[in-house]
Amino acid sequence: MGPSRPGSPTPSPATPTGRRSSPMGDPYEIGTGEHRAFWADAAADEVETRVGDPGEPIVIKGGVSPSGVPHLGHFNEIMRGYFVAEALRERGYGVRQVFTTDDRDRLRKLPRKLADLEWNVVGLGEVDAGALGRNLGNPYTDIPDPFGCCDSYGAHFTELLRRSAAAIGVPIETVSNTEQYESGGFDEAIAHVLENRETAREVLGEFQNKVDEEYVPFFAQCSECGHLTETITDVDLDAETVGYVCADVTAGDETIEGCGHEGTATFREGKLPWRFEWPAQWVTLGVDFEPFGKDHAEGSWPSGETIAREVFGLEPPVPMVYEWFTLNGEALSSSAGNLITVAEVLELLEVEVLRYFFTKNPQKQRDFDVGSLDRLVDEFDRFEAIYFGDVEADDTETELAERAYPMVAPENAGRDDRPIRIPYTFAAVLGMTDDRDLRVRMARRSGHLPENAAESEIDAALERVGKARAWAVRTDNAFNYRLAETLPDVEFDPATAAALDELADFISAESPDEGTLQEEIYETARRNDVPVGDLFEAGYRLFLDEDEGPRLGPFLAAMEESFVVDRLRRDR
RNA sequence: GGGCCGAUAGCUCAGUCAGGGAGAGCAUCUGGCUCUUAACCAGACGGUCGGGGGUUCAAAUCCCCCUCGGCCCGCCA
Repeated sequence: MGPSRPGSPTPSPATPTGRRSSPMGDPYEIGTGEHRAFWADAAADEVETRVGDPGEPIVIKGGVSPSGVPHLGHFNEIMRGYFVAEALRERGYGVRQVFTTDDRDRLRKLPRKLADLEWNVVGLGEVDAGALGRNLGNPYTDIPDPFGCCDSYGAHFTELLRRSAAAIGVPIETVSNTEQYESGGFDEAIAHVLENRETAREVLGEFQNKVDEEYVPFFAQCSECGHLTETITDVDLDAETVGYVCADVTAGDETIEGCGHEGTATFREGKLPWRFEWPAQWVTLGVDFEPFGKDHAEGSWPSGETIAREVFGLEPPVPMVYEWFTLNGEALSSSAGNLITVAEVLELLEVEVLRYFFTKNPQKQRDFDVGSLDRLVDEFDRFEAIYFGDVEADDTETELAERAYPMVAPENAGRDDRPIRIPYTFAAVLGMTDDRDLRVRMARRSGHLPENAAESEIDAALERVGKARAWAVRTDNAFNYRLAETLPDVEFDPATAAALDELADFISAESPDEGTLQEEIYETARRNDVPVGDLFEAGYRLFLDEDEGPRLGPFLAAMEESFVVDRLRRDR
């Protein structure tokens, strides 16, 4: 389905198969031809058809404006490209994954939340908001870092992006737009656009009504106030300069006032408008594949690919649209402050689980529901188990696991042994105590740790406990409980008290295994005429100060016997 | 108003590109494990495939219309 553009004279005709043929690249059409279990292979198929010089590496690009705290949504730009890059590398191609930071863009509004380099998220009020406000309209790289640690506002948030890419284990080359402009990397593209500004006007005019005779596709930076102005009065191609007036600029609902200065700027002292800047990046970086969000699918992409062809004479990269994520059902937004950073996510999940999240079909909107993360982790565990052949699955699931797992967890793929995975909710249960030995005993008794597991394997498996515990605390769900270190304030009726004492005596005398102990709880309750449920509840109250908990027999059997006995007797 | 993406079991989703059997996991229920307690095993229940129309011997799948959620069609990016 080719995106039709306003003013397009010929609607795409239907082909006999029902699909429309179109000279335009369809950013929703990821891959044609044979069926692929993994979307990244379908995209890679498409990229392969446009490979030129086999000696040159394939270039896959993503990019964002460093406008605020990088959040989960931004990782589409990295992970979607990453999986396609890996699919191509696996086929023997050299691939560069570059990431452009659009840091010469204007700061248009103040974000509600910022974060320092350690990912501590703070409100706007905790930094010098006034200093930021005075910089509205200026390029991100010209604004002082509100935290004072990086060269600029743009550099600060670019650094956070770089760190989160590293945290998720994806090697990317970041390319700063500002540096590209300053070093002259865009000179040729700018000269080309300005030289052909008649064509540029015509082409952009097909997509945007406001393009008039005066329109010049370049913004100059005012030498007096630093604002980017759109009012270009003169173009000197030989000198590679433009004349400008620093006029008011409308950005969204706000008007950014210009200072009125009239001056001259070089091509390195300004920027291309986005609709031209994007194709200019393709030209200068030789981009072959680029994923982008649905917001670009109907506006930027059709104009971009047309500009690429008709202004730059360039075959645009293979496009791919991804749908947006929501967070707990709400739109993600840096500026509104509804966000979760990768650092936060990685406190709750192993990195391979997060990477797995991105193997799902990019064309479906997905909710990242923190409350249901256990389901995501369970799904990953199954995915992994299918890869290792430990569970049966249908062909589609099996193909996907075989293909994608090595890209999700390359350090585990191909190993004879596989990582031990404690189910996430059970790991949350283990989070009730910080005692490693107790965790190990409980996990063993529940069958989640093989008896012969090596210490290093156990340590690796227990890493999930801290994350699951963080999840239980963050969501304050049913798994958020702790082993009561001291005796909770409790009172029991005489029958229950007697039953608890008997149970203590039994454990002291018999040192029962978990099954025997579980059975004895029932027996003790019946002997003392206490409803079974009441005795269980008394147990949970004593040890967890909760009404419910994990299976009591294995739980008590796993703990140090003298402690259990004393606690049942309400001694400590 | 026009264009685009999505909607499949209670929940999370696969299957749609290539038309033919309504699927998986979880949850629930039942049974089992000397046992109501976040473990484990077995089985069962569960669907107008968002709605309607069309094409076809046959439609979740192709075509048209509609509903709902999201995006784009000003500027900016």
